[in-house]
Amino acid sequence: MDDVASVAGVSRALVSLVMRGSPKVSERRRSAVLLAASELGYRPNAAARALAERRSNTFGVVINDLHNTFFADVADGIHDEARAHGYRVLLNAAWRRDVDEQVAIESFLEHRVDAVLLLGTRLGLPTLQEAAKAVPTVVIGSEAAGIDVVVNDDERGGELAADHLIELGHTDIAHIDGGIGAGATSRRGGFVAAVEAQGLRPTVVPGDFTDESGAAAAGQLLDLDQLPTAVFVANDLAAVAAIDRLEGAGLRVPDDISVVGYDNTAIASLSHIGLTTVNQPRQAMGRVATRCALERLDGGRRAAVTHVLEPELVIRQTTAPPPTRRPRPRP
Amino acid sequence: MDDVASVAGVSRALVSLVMRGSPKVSERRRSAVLLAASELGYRPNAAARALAERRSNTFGVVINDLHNTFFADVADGIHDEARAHGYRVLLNAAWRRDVDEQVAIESFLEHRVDAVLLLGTRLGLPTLQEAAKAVPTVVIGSEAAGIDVVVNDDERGGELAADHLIELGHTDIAHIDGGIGAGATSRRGGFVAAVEAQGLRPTVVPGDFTDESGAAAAGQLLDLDQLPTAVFVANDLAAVAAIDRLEGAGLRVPDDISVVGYDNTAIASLSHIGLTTVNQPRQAMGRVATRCALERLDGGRRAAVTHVLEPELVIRQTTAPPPTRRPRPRP
DNA sequence: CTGAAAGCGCTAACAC
DNA sequence: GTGTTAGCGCTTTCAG
Repeated sequence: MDDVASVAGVSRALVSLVMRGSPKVSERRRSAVLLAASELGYRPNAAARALAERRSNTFGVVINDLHNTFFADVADGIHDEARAHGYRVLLNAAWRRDVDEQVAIESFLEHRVDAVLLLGTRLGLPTLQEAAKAVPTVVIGSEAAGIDVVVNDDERGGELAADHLIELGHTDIAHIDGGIGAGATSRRGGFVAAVEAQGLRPTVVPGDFTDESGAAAAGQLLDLDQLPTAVFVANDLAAVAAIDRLEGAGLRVPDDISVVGYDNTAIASLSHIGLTTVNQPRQAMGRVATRCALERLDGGRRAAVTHVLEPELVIRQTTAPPPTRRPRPRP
Repeated sequence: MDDVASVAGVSRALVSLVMRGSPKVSERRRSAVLLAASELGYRPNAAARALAERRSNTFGVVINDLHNTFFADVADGIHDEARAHGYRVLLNAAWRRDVDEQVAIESFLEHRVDAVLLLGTRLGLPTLQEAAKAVPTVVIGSEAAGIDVVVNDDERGGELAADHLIELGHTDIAHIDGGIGAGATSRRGGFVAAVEAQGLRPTVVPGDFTDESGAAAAGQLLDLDQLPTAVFVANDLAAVAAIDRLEGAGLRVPDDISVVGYDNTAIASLSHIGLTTVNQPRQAMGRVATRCALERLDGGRRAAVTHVLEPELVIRQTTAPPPTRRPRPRP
């Protein structure tokens, strides 16, 4: 920096001003500094700046599963909004493992990011609150008391799925759930309640939002004495894998069995999948979450808020009325 | 840190040693320090440490397109290998835009990451070399003279696709390419050369690796006077979208038209897609790339290396011999 | 606009 | 093992 200053023939302080894009620098000197900087290959040191400024102008985003494109869209929204407000965003993937998620958060806290956004976290409340104590934290897709939260109304989403299947006339309905995955409990809750409200009892098979679990759970369904005529899967990724497994067993979707997913990710809309699913406004969720963080940073909001966005049923081709005669899967 | 030291009743230097996990500290004092730290909610400041150490123990990974799960697997490999060697990894998504990719790299350089890994970059050579001057840089999936590179043998991959289609008896073959996308040129080159070696002339339609472009390009194919009987698409994401578009026009894949993709991502292996494609060893690519960076860091290798991994044809259900009578798409 | 000086939180080198 | 002393590269303040 000293070098740049001397080459440009100005003071160090002036260089600092220019690098930060201050308006109170004459055009002449500004360009002189910029020129000198590029000649010398000078690049401001973010660590030093962060140290001195006591802030990093960076948001840290932890993505639970990089394979789920749902998160890509949310991250997209975060990125847009954050950039518009002068923040850069850094990502950290958790590779689906809770430990990694912990490590990712810890790493961001040590970096002194200005806010942490958690996508699809599976971490427990204590851990989340711990993070929230250190820095504005917003959780996207999961519930978390005392913390800023942006969620889709997952309970309502589950209900939408149930109502749709019930309206089609299904009475033997199953659910492949998302375990401790974000929003899984609410989706299951809303779904089960709506089904039971009809005096029916849904079969619930465990899952965890991954494609592997979707296929495995479908396998369990096939082992049942009586195969359900419809199944609601906790997310698209698992739903598509489940369909895959069902068709592999010789069943036709939706003729033999109807399937509903959740998320309305790109894969669901491919026409030869045409998955009936529940849409979440992904980009909007990212933007809203970012604004949550900004509010804490700028305005100084202290109380936790919860933003609940509306889900929407998207009917495609994987749902139909139940078959008149129940099929037996041929292995 | 001073506070921790005084609470633990030791010196600042000792705290520093403990936080870095030095072995030369008595167990008693170590636990005293750790206790004091957690009581005070102390967390080392990564920026300060990076400043003092002049290194961040961090690898920066730039992912060109977060929606392409191909990169998720590569990143997975990077993550494993980097962590095994004591480095953390930070991700930055480029959201498919070149400017963003530039910004992402620049951001990492300012952060003084110890190495930059570029996944599927579309940036020009000068920009890449610029980065490589500042820090060990390895490019994954693209060619780049004078820079460490890990690629699949894309030319060979294109050839595999061509040979497969030719063996099936196709003579009217098209290619939806990847534009300036990573590896696109080589894939096209290998493919076109192999087709022309048979005295045939392939139709090449532009694309850019996205699903949108795949659908659009398929649309162009449909507008041709004579629809080709087979098409090789530059990556799976676009291939699936292309199939979607073709089937939407009333064509059957592979009965009316065969489709080959590239990458062998999870979506390709779903049975109701069953995309014939060319496999790249994704995780291995990530690991090899990480080792490239580590070599520069540890051993001090100076010369650029290129690792070429072998592609492999994966035959599924989207390819078949050409139809005996040429279909006309019904709009 | 300049120049000087202090400090951000930590590591590192050296005596003790 | 321990305490001390310099910085790391930048921002900030303040008088000029």
